[in-house]
Amino acid sequence: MEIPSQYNPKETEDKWYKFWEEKNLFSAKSNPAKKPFCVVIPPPNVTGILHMGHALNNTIQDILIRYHRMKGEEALWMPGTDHAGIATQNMVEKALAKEGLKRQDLGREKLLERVWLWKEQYGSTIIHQLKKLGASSDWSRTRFTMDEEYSKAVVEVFVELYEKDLIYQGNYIINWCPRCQTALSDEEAPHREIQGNLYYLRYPLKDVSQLASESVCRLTDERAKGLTDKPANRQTGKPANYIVVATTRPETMLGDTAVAVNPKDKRYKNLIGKTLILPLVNKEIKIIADSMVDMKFGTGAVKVTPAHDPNDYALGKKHNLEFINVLHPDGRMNENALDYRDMDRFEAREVILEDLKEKGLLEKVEPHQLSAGHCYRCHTIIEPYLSKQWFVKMKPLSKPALEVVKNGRIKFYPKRWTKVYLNWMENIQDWCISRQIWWGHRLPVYYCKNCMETGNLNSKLKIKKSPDKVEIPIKPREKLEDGIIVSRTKPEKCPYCGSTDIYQDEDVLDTWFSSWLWPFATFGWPFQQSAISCQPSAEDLKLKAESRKLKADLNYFYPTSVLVTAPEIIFFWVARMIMAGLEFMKEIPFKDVYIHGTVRDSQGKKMSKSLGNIIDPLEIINDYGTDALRFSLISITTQGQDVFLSKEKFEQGRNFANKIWNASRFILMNAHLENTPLNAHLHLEVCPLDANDIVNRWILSRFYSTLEKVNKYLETYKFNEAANALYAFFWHEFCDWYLELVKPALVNSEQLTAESKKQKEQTHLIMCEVLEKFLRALHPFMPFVTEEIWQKLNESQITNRKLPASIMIQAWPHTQSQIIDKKLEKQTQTIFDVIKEIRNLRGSIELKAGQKVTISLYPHTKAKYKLFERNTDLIINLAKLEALKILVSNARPPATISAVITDIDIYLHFNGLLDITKEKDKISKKINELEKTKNSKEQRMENSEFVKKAPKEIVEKEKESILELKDSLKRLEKMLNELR
RNA sequence: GGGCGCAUGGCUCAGCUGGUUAGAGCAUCACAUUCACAUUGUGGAGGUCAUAGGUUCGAAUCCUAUUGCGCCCACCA
Repeated sequence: MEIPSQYNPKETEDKWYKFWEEKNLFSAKSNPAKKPFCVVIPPPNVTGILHMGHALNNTIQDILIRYHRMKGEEALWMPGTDHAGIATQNMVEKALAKEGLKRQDLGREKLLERVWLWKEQYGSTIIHQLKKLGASSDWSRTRFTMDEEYSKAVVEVFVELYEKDLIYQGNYIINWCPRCQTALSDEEAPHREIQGNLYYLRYPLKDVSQLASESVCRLTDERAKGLTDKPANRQTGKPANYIVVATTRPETMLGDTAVAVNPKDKRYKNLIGKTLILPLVNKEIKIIADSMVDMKFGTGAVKVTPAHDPNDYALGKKHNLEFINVLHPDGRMNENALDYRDMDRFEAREVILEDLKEKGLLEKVEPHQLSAGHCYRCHTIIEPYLSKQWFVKMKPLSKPALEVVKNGRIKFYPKRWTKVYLNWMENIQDWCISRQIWWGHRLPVYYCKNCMETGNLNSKLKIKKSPDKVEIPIKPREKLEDGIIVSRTKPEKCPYCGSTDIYQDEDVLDTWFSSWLWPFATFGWPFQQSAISCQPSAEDLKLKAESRKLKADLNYFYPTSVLVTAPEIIFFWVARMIMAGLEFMKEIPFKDVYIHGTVRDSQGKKMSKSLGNIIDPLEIINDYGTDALRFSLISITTQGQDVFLSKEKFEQGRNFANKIWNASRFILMNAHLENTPLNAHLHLEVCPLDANDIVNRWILSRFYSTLEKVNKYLETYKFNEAANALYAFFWHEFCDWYLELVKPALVNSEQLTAESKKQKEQTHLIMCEVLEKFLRALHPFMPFVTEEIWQKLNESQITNRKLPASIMIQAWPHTQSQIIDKKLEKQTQTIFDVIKEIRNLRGSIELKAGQKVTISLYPHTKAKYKLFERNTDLIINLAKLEALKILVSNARPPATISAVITDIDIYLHFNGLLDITKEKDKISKKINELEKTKNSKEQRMENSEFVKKAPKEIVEKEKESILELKDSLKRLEKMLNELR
């Protein structure tokens, strides 16, 4: 068999991926004979391109899916993409901008056409990239959140929630992005620290006779010190005729309708209820008292702008203040801003400050760190903005969602995220779900123009539910305005007045309002409403059958098994899915939530395009191969810890793939594969537990030890541990020791005795079996290289070729705990130690390459004597010896021969020249080391508390260890003497 | 202001419920090449486990405080 000496991922990956797809190996369907295992993908943005976060996220999911599939479960990985409202629309708008067009130039319909076109063009990019990654999703089920079917679920949920009185419309302060010109939810407007200023503004009192108290004027005077501005009463010392307020957004003062102070604040007590003249606007505003005001901050007096600040909004409601909006939706000042009209908000700020300064009304400016909301899509500073939006009442939904996590029905891995989740859920706020963009699910809300105009409402009226024209009553809801119709389909005429002049709400829903249904809407929920038609058409029947199938799948796979995602998405998505699942399915959406870390660059910075620190997974795949990408990513991802990446990290994965390749190459070229059926359990027959075949028994024991660990780690989501266990086993045990040990026997073409012939056969079998089982255990991590080699093994089969076509549908190796033999492993380790020591010795005397020497061993126990005697050949081969003599321990080494010592308690003599000083140093160093350990252990034993309180086996172990140390020391010292 | 995470050899990190002579990968140094693999092999050097207390017979591991770094949440104008 011709096999190149380097693994070439490019030649294998696409080939096998195509093969898997053609054989339909990714598909899964409801199958009561098997245990279901299901993962739904966190749908990437439809216009997204694969980044390292995706690579990590999807590799983990693929490992889980492949592992469970091999374990014989019906493993479904549900794929799909998210329409990503704002993000996608922004993208298309950007493209339009290049043509010099704005969305308004096109209009809604045309823009949506463009977005769909865009989606057609780029929507499958991310899917192709996931395939490059080796993702074994059931692509036949690929869903998109704007699919017709999926959209039905969104509408259904909106209507249901509305009918349950969990959705309402209202005027509230929301996060407004002036650039995207839409409302955002709190989660979409994360706060970032920015360096700003605290501006102290003077608001004059209307009536000079209503002077501020002395304490206030003293306060203001003091604050006036050191200011550029001319302080009002500095020389005179007369009481000030103004009050000072502090603000970070001076431009909002145009919308002020009060100034608030704390009723307990002595400084302002006599001013409560007095009137101020709002500067620049020249309007009268009152001084009101509210305990919400923090006396310690600023001057203790706060300007109240009910239309532009959530706190002020609350004050405004409470004290019946006027709400004055001073901003256009695009962030420019509006007509209420008088002279500042049409200026940008930040420009207006500067001009207003100038004008105030001129009038002597700007007292001072202090640098001030503040945190402001930023749009999570375009990073513009958001504006708290009063507008009419739609909200979901979250409290009722959160209750059961808290419960299922508290009682452990849903578990977070790592555990600490539980607290984060609970904390958010306990303090949950209503969710603003309407967005003023065009790309998304339009609200199923309709208005009757006639009713809206005439205010005609009769709460006893009914709403029509087309197309089957079944009338269902709606509850009267006094807080809603006249003429609102919430319906699954567009009503033909107004149920209130019969008018046909009906139009739909312009807004679309928050993207997450569709994503939160993902775990069940992807299965087709709420399913085709059975048509009332008496004579169903063929099309109807087909739909019905399809619907039944989907229903069965939902039944079978829901609740899904585990959700794999990143921490930043817990609130956006995870929490909301739990609420939606419980509300609409009456069941949790998944049992486990595995939260992996964020991928960062080697400086710890989040990877982002703007920082230019992206490592492109596709580039890594191109340079190192997919398996290398996957393996390296996984092996450095400790549970829940952020991942720090640099390109070099992928070399480890590439090297590992190559190592596997070459070890397999060696086996394929040297072993007799025709008689070694894959997927069989031969080891017990050919290598019984009592066989005098330490090497084969050892590698089997080590393999099954490793397998047990891998199982344990995979079950507990410790992917890096599992990957590293496989790595260490294969490289450092299977290749470094096992293959080296068996190599001479395999390659040796000399005439063999019957026994050694048998031994050789045995080795062939074990070697292949271990390799093949190892490949299977590694397959979820490195699907391509394992498949490639497995297929080569399969090809060389003669006896048993009825195997399933791919390693990915082989059974996961069964554990064989009876084969694990710790005592044997220890014995083998002793042999390895001797070999290492002899190699060391060769190094220390600077033997020429290939120069052969003879070594004498003086083991001081019978067991070891036997062990070495039986494995003389191994030692000779690996230590490259001329000959090895095993002598009884009390046979005194000839004084003329130089001696070296090992870590273990074995005397070792050597027939060459040694640098005596060097050897003596080495021995002395060792003696010191052991002496130190011995002393500390002895001290421990002298401590009566230790002997009394520590567990017996620990004490015993210590005792034994001291004896051994003493023994070793004795021999070392003797040797040191003999070297003189 | 609250919460969380992280500080272990030059770098990046493992070390799970306390008992090791504290491990790995990379980097480094020495040696090795007609050998499955230089994307290799063998060996060496390199650590008072951030600091200070405490619990314990015993602490890198548990507790408390401190320092530094990072992240998340919150309506201080």
